[in-house]
Amino acid sequence: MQTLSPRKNAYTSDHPDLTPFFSFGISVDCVVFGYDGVDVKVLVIERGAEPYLGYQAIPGDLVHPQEDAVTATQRVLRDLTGLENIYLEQLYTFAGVDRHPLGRVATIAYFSLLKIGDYNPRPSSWATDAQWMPIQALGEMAFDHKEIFDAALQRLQARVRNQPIGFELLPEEFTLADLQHLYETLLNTQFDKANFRKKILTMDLLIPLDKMQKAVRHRPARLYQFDALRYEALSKRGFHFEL
Amino acid sequence: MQTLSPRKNAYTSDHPDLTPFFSFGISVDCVVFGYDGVDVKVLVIERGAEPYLGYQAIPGDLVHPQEDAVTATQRVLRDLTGLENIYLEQLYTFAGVDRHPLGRVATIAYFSLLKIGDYNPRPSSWATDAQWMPIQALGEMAFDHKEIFDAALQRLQARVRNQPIGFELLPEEFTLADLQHLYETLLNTQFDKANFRKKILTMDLLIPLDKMQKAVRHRPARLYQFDALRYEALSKRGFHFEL
DNA sequence: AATGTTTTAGTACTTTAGACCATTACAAAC
DNA sequence: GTTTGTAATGGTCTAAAGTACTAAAACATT
Repeated sequence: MQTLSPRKNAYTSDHPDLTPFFSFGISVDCVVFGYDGVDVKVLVIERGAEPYLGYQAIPGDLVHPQEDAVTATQRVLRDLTGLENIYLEQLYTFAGVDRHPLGRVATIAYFSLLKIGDYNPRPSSWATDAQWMPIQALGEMAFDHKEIFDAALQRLQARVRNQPIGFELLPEEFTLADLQHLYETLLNTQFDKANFRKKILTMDLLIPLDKMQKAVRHRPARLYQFDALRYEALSKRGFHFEL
Repeated sequence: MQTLSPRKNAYTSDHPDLTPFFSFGISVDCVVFGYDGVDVKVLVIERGAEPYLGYQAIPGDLVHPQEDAVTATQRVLRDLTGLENIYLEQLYTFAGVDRHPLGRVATIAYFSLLKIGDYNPRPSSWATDAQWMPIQALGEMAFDHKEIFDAALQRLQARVRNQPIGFELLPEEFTLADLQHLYETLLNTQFDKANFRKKILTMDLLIPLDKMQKAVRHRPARLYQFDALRYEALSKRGFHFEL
């Protein structure tokens, strides 16, 4: 039964001692997806310290006291890939009690898409550190990172259906077959080639280039480019991307 | 330019002093939606302490050191409404640097739906404290709560289209006209009555009851009930709720 | 018993999605 | 330069879903 006295909590009390409440650590973890033309891959690191020494983990770091969460994630991504301006979306915040042995840590998970060709890992010293793993090949992971990855994949599959973010994973210039194959592997389905083509082109989001595929031993396909500005314009007029 | 030395951060270093990292407060805020048959409403409180004394705010509290984030939110909701088992979904985490004067606070925002009839505020002592506001009537709010509300509303409008959560806002038993009107006000659209009816009924998610609407001066409409179990079953078979 | 309003059933039309076929285009090999 | 293989491209046809509209039935109230 509830009392009728004014409801007080840590937030609204007048003179509370809030010290014990300000004892949390906040980390950001970022699931980075890439696509190499065959497989969808995810960037994992190998942990170099206890706990979970040697386990695969999702890249991340503790957020600094004077740092924004997004800034922290961009810092992690820059340190990892050398890239800026990567597609980034907040995924979910994991705030269970016993997630980390060092203390109470809440993790804000992000997921991120990049053109795998833009990322050039230095083969020598970094090789064992960060690597692209096909998403089916993921094994055990540190902490609750498998759970985070699963959430990220599920979100990606949902997003890719109703927002044109697949292009973040492809090179600037791509063929319709490239695009179709990306969607097929991402969603575990098959599309009819002619219909897929029709559907995409009638959306009018692609700029047909005057360039053709090179170095193939059959008729080369036309190269296209995603028209981000046009998408924004259409979006404001109520256009809704689907499949 | 990046160095080739092993990448270290607070997470992976071997002997760091992590004390300054564990200085965050974490709060949960919960946007509670209701529907009274006419308007979609949101539950707001009036702040009783500085800062933002007297401003409207979204209910919330700091998370206790040994408390789960979801548990904290359920605690806030129970204190506020006396109810348990309310629909709850994590919305977004706001982790900017200068959000709160008391210290660095990251806020995990949730949104929640409840049957407004289940919530019986005690008129005397609580009246000025928590109240249902029509969502159009919201003015200035404390902190960045307006931003949080906007995000919640946008999410609700998206969710309601492709998941059967509208029923969380209606009484157990409702007519198809009730349901239609809810969707219309929620999405700012009009539906054709006959077609709406057809679409909903062919989904086979409603149990027609042997009861009719009472105390109306025209032909009473049949009452229906949402079949949550059936939805789960269909969901697993690949069924996808839409509109 | 008549009235008025709303539920409910049914029909015709339009648009979209899906399956499938035929042709064209081009690189490479001969 | 001709042939060959493969994939791009254009097109048609059919089924299904969405939309607009009409008509009838049901029931509380007067």
